[in-house]
Amino acid sequence: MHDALLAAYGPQHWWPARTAFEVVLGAYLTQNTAWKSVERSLDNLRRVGALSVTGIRAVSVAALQQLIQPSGFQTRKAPAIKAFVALLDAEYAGSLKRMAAAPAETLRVRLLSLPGVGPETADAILLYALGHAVPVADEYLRRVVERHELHAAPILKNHKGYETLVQLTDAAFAGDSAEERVALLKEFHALVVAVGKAHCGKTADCTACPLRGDLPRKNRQPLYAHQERARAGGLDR
DNA sequence: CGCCAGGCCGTGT
DNA sequence: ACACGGCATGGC
Repeated sequence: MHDALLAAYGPQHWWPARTAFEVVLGAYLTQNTAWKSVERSLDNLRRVGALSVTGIRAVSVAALQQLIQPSGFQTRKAPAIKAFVALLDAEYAGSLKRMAAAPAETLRVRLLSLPGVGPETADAILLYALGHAVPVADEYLRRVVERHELHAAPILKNHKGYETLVQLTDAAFAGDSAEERVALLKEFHALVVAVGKAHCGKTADCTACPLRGDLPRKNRQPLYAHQERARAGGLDR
């Protein structure tokens, strides 16, 4: 899938940010939010010099809420971003570099303990801001795997389903070196988002999708019940 | 005008 | 465990 998408779309150059901390901010702000709207919030933060750790420290939660309003959920996201900086200060002397030096497993647990940080946000920070070789799963990947019948059981929209997607992705890049895995996992998630936006939204648009008929049949599992029903009824396809 | 976006969280069963 | 609704806003 990575190769087919790379051939179709080319390198995505993710994450679209100038610094590691911008990645962190973007990871929070883009939760269930269009990236276009995130950009407006990031522009606001840049305008007042709050696009950095010291900048976030300097603004009040109330001010932060105003600045990130364009990307929504500000009453939750503003305190959540503050909580991240609090952890950064308390445990890593306010340095993302020092934070990155900790083991990925430790970091993932700590990130998940923060308010407003679930599996995808934690993994996006780990991969794109801290440089750890962890897969990032998302709703687009879930839909691709579901619609292309790449797993033997339904992948639910819960923690278990997320972990399944992570394991599938992890296994797919198992043979590569740690350094290569970081680069490949970064590119893969970016490409999944690209194909997801174009073809695998809530309602599928499979016309001219680069994945159409281009995934290895040998990896496919037998259809399971809910797909059989969908196929028979012409639903959800 | 209605649907949806690069989720997360609390609550009910 | 799993389903489900709320959270806020703006783009298309």
